[in-house]
Amino acid sequence: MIKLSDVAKRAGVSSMTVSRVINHPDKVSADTILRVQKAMEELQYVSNGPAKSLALGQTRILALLVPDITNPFFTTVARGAEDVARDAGYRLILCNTDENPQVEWNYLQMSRSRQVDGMIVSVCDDNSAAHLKVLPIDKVPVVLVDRKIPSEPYLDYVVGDNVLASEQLIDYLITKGHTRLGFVFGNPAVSVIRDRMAGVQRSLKRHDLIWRPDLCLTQARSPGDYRLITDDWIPRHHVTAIFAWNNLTAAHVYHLLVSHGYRVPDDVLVSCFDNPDPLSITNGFIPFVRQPAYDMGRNATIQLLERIAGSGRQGVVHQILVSQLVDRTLTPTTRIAEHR
Amino acid sequence: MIKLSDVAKRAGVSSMTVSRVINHPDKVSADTILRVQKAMEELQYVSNGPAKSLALGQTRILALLVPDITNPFFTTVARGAEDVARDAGYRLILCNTDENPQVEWNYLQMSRSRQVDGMIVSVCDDNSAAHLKVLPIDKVPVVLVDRKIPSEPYLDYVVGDNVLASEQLIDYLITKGHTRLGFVFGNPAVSVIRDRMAGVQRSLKRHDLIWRPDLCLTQARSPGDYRLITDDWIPRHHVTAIFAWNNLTAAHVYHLLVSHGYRVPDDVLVSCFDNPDPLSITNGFIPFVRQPAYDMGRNATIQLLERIAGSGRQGVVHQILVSQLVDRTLTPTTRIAEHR
DNA sequence: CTGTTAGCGCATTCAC
DNA sequence: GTGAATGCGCTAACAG
Repeated sequence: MIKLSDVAKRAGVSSMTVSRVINHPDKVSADTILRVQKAMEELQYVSNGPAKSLALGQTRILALLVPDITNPFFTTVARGAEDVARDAGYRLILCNTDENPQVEWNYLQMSRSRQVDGMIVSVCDDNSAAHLKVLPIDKVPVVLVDRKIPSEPYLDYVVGDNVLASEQLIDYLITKGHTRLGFVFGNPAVSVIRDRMAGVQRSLKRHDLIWRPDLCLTQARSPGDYRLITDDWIPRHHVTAIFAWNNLTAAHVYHLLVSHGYRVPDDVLVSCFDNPDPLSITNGFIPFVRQPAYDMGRNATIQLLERIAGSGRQGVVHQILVSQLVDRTLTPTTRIAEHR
Repeated sequence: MIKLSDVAKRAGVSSMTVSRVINHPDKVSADTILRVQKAMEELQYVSNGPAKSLALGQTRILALLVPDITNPFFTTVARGAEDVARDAGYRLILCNTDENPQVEWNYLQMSRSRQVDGMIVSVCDDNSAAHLKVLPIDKVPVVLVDRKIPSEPYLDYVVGDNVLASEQLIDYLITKGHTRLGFVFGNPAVSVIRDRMAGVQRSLKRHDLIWRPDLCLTQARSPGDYRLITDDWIPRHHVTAIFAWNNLTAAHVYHLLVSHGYRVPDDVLVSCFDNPDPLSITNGFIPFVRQPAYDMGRNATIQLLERIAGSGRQGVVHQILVSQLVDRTLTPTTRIAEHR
C-alpha cells in the first residue's frame, strides 16, 4: 500500500508537505502542490483510513442502525439520512440490527470504538436503553429516529406523531361505519407500538366504544398466531376492520384473510401505518398512515451533525413529525389527504 | 475515552497483559484474567477501532455496495450477505450508491483506505471498471454481485442466469398467446440489461418473431418517456404484453397502463424480473422471474471471505445462480414453479 | 506467564 | 514555505 512517505519520496519533499497538500493546500507553494499532486496521481495514493482516524480522532462516517432493512419504511429513512450526510461531506453506512438486541449492541460498539463519528438509531426496543446509556459517557453523539425511549429523555429523537395519527385513523374507520375493530400490535416494549395503542384507545373512548383486549393481538410472530382473526374475531365477533401496527403486519393479515376466502376491503377492511405497497402495484385498498420517512432520516441526520459540530441547539431536541392519512379507494377529490 | 493503559493501571498490570486478555487469553494466568476483566467492566472499556485496525491491518468489517437500497431485491441480497458475515465474526455495512458512479467511487475508497476488509459490489454500470481496476493493485478483495463487468473477467462474481431466465419468460408469454410484445429496458451499460435483452432475442428468434427496436424502450428515466407505450405501442401496434427489466420499472408501466384505463393483465400483461410486490399484497397478476437474491448475497460473501482468508479456490470464481418463473395467476397445481 | 520495545500511517506542534 | 520530532492507541516480537 502506497503511503504518505512514498509520495513524498517521489515528489522530493517530506511527508509533512504531502500531508499539507491534502489538508492545508493554502500553506504550500503552488509548484510543490503540483509536484506532489502529480506524484499522488502516479502512485494512485489513497490515505490509510485507520491511521488518519487515529491521528485525527474522527472518521467523517455516520452510521444508521435500523431494525429491518427489508422494510421500505426504513430504506426511505436511509435515503433521507444519506442525502444530508453526503451534502455535509460525510459517508453514511447502514447497519441492519434485525430486531436483535445482540446485533444492535455489536453495531453500537462501532461508535464507542470511534469507527464512526455518530449514529442515528432506530432501536430494537426500550431495553436498548441499557446499551445507549453508556454512549454519553464517551460523548458519542446519538439521535434516535422513529422509535424513542421514554426512560432516556436526554436523548435527541425524531419520530412520527404516532398517537395522533393512529387516533385519526381509527376515527376515520369509525366514521366509515366500522365499530367492530380488531387490532394487531407488536412488541409493546417498542415506543411506536405503545403510542399507536394509546391513539387507538383515545379514539375508541371518544366514540364510546370499549377497548376489548380479546380483539387485540400482540407479539404475534408466527403465522399461526394470526389464526385467531379468522377463527374467532370475524366469525364470532363480526369484526369488519383490522388495524395492523405496520405495513408488514398488514400484509400478513391480508394474506390470511384472502386465503380464508374473505374479500378485502369488502368483507374486512385492513389498515395500518406505512405503505404496505411501496411500488403501488395495487389499487390501494388498504388505507394507511403515511409517515414522513424521508424527512425523519433528514432531520435526524441534521440534528446529529449539529451535535457532532457542537453547534446548534444546546438542550435536548425532540422532533415529532406530522403524518398523513391516505386512502386511495376514495376518488381524488375526496381524498383524505386533500382535506388536511 | 478509556484506553488500554487505563485498564492496565487499574488492574495493576501492563497494557500488554490487557491486550492479551482480549486477544490471547490462553496465554494469561486465570486470576490476572479475572482482575483485568473486572477492571474492563468497571471502566466500560471499549477498544479504539482505528488504533486496532492500524496495528492489525484489518477491521473485520465487510461492505456491501448496492445501487438502490430501496429496491427489495437488494435488501434481500443484503440479508444474505449479512447472515454469512455475522456467522464469520464480521460486521456488514451497507452503502447505497444510488446508481451514481461518483458516490460509488467514494465508497470504493473505503476499501482502498483499509476501512473495510473487503467489498461485495453491485456496480452502477460497466464504467465502474475503471474504478475497480485499481483495487487489485492494493490487493483489496472484491466480489461482484448481480451485475458483472465483461471487461474485467478476473473479478469474482455471483449473478443470476439472466439470459436463460428472460428467454424462458418470453417463451412463456408467447406460449400464452402473446406475440405482440413491448419491452422496457434500462441502461445497456449494465450487464443484466444486456443479458436480459439477449435472452429475449433468443426466444423471439426461436419462435420466428422479429425483434422490433421500435417496440423497445431503453434508458427511460422520466415518467414521460413511458408515454410511447400508451400513445403508440398499444393503440397502433396492438401490443398485448410488456416485459419490464425489473420490478420498479414494471411498477411504473403498470401505473401508466392503469391510469390510461387499461386492465392488467386482461388488456395488457406486464411481466418482469424480481418481485414487484414484495409484501405480496396483490393477487400476483404480474408474472415475474424470481432471482435467488438471498443466496446471491450469501454466496458472494462466502466467496469474499475465502479471498480474504487467502484460502479457497485459486482461480477466478464465476457463479451463475438459477432463477425461477413465478405466475401466481395460475392455480397452484399448474404453477410454473412446480413444473421445474 | 508478564513486561519492554518498536512500529502501524498520519497530523499537530514547533523549529528553521 | 518546509522539515523534524512527537503522539494517537494498539499489538507483534522479543526479553525476562
